[in-house]
This record gives sequence, C-alpha cells and structure tokens, in this order.
Amino acid sequence: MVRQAAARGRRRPRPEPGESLTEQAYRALEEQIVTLEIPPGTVVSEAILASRLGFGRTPIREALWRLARERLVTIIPHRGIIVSEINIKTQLRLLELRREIERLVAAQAARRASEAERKQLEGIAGGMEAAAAANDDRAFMRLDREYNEVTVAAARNEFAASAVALLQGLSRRFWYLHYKEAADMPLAARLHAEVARAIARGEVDAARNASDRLVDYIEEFARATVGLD
Amino acid sequence: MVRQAAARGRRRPRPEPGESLTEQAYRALEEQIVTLEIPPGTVVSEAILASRLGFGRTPIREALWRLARERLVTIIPHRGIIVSEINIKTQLRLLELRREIERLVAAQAARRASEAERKQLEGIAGGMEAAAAANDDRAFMRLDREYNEVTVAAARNEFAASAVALLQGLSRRFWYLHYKEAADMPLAARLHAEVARAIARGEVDAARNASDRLVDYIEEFARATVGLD
DNA sequence: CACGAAGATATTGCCTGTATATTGGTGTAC
DNA sequence: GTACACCAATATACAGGCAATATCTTCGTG
Repeated sequence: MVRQAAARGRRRPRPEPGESLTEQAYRALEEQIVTLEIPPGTVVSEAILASRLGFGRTPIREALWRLARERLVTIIPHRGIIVSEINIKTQLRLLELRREIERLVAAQAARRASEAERKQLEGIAGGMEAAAAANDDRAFMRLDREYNEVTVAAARNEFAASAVALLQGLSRRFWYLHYKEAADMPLAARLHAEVARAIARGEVDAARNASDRLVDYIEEFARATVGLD
Repeated sequence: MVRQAAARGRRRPRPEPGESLTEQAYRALEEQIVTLEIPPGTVVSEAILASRLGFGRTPIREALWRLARERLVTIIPHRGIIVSEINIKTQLRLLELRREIERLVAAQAARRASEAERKQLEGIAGGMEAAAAANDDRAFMRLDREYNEVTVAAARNEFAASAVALLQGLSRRFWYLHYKEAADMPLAARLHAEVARAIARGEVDAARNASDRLVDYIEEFARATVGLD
C-alpha cells in the first residue's frame, strides 16, 4: 500500500508500528508547524503537502482537518489552507484558560500521584535546575515535556489531559518563536521545579499556588515579547 | 452532487445553506447520539450509517472521526465503531474540569459582557424560573442552551468556548439519560439564574461562587443517579 | 472432544477520479 | 476609463473502489 510513497517522501518521521498514515501525517505536519519549519501565514494545499511529504491526499486531508480543529491551520473551503498566525492577544486568552486547567492538574496530581510518579517528578525538578544552570535549551525542553506528561498522567483526568495537550501545543509554537529573546531559563526552571516538588510532596495548596506562579511567569514572558517582533 | 442521497436519506436535518455534507453528517450523528436515539454501546459501521443517513462514506467518515476525538464514539480499526457508554465516574471527572472552565467563563463574562448581553441574561434568568415553575422541560433546555451561548460569547475567549462546548456535549447525554429520575428543575433554574444575574450585574466574585454552586448541584445530580440504572 | 489452521466475512484505511466552488484575469459594452 | 460578464485555473468536497486486516466459521486432525 505504501508504494511510491516511501520513495517520493521526504522528511517523514519514522513510522511507529501500528500507526496509520493519517497519524504519521498529523505528527509530521504538527511538528513542522510548531517548530516554525512551516512559518505562520504560509499558504499550502492538500496536493502540495501530499507530494511534499509523500503521502496520499486522504491522510493529509484528515491530518489537516484535525490541525484545523486545533487552530493550527485555517481551511478556507475551495480556496486553500493557511498556517495560523501567532498573535500575542490570542496567546494571552489561551493562557487565561491554561491557568485554570493547569492549576486543576497540579492539584489533582498532588492528590493522586503514585509513589513512582512522585519520585519521577523530584528527579525532573532537579534535572531542570541543572539544565538551566548549564544553559542547556534542549535538555530543558525535553524535561519540560516529560514534566507535563508525568503531571497530566498523575492527575488521572483524561479530559484535562487532552485539553492541556491541545493548549500546550499552541503555546509551544509561541515559545519557539520568542524564547531566545525573552526567556529567563533559570527562573522558568525554578518555577517548574516548585510545582513538581509540591506535587511530589502531596501538598495540594502549594501545588496550586506554584502552578499559578508558573503561569504568571509565562504570561509575563508573553507580554515581554510585545514589540519585539 | 446530492442526487440519490436526498431520496435515500432519512432523518437528515434541514441542510443549512453553505453547510458541507460533512458538517450535516456531524450534526445529525451528534444529535442522535446525544439524545440517545442511538443508544450507548451500539455498534455501527461507516457503511451502515452512510446508507441510513443517505450520505456517502466520506462525510460520514469525517464526522465519525470528529465524534471520536470528542469521545462520543470509539473507532476500533478494522472492527467497527462503538457509541461510547455513559459512566458515572467518567462524568465526575468531566465535571471536575467543567467546574474550572465554567468558573472562568462566568468571571470573564461578568467582566466583559456588553450591555445587550447583560440584558439578555436577565431575561434568561427570569425565563428559566418561569419554565421551572411551569414544569416545562423543553423550555428549560432551550433556555439552558441560550444561557450557555450568551455566557460563553460574553467571556470573549474562543479556547474556553470550544472547551465548554465539548464538555457540555458530553454532559448533555448524561442529563438526557437521567433527568427524569433525579433532576430538581426548580433548584437547577434558581442556580442558573443566580449565575446569570451575577454576570448581568458584573459582580465577578459572585459569578464565580454561583458557578461553583451550580456545578455542585450538577455533581450531586450525577451522584444521585448511582444505583438508579 | 479439544484445538488449530484455513477460508469466509465484514470493516476500516487509503487512493483516485469527478463535481463543484471561488477567484482573478480578460474582453467588451457603455 | 470603468464596470460587468464570462472563462480559465485551481482548490477542496465528495464518491466509490480496491487493499489490508481483524474476527468468525468451518473443517480437519490429534
């Protein structure tokens, strides 16, 4: 079934076993959009993406449709597809919602995390501070991802989990665009570590407060970028 | 393009102008699932739905895929599609998230609503109490929908809006299943009216509290159904 | 009688051709 | 010179067919 595709294709992630072409196409596109490899404002078409990524039109179409629901692209019927612009006001509205959901996630994780998860969070807290001290961007981002995965899993709420995943996908693109100019990695690391440790200790109120302070920082970061682009 | 379809089709909602077949199929299926016309646990297939609703397979497929992302159905590859079961524990986790988001929406609506929206909410508050006094289910549900639309629009946050829409779609099915047994319409009406009036008066903290009390009631309602089915 | 292999059946995954909608350019009437 | 009708280009929307695959049934074998 995947005949010419693999030959034609460029830049496709390793196809994990059991993953449909639609999922592969989604992952590939999401990655390229979030990392700004496809810049905001780009106009694309199903056919262009299909031949560029080496998929058929159906998987691309379904992936684009999902990206449109996540607001990463806008589909204009019979016209084409535009990769969404990044906008500070939109970003602040997004953080308004993230604040509430992440506070909930932190609180529930503090209540519900297993011993293994608490240990893991302590490790991540230390690792983040080390990465910040060493000024290691990539390690920090990897740990941030890991932090989110563990926390969300520990909160034991699948609805909060998918909401957070969605919103963080949108935030991450903003971060990729601006972190070199305005990010204060040691501070970000400390704030993340404080949430992680509060969860690990099972202190619900402390986790809620630490989560709010983390979002405070992310909001300040977003505001600090105004006028920089 | 819609040739035999209209002839074959049964039970399709009026096709609003400019609405794609995919959207029509989605609306039709969502409606039938939420109102329990297609009961939880039902196993269906793309082909069955396509011929039953009078669409081709493509629109049905895309609609089902969206419903799967919303957790109203589960798609099992090469097996079939199952309409999700309704489950009290799931419902409580869902309310855990709804509580946070609806509190945010109530607060922001109190801050941001236009004068017209505030007036509209006062009208809805009165209408709900009247509907409860007259024991008019359908009027109450219509007003509830209107209340949600106005509130969410007034909150001026598109991310919160889509999150609320999603979660309420899932809650509504639970309500349809159980409201005859366990609902206390006068109380529900009073609690809704209190949120609406607090928003209308622009009292942010009162709106937050009233929203929490409303979700308290919905949670109690959900718990009260345990053992009833 | 238990159990395994092979075929039948049913379902989604994916591809591709055709229909339809939107738009920008071009010619023409005024 | 300007406004309008028309047409070509190009995009998505949709239909329907074939392929892949998961399950069920049947039949054979120990």
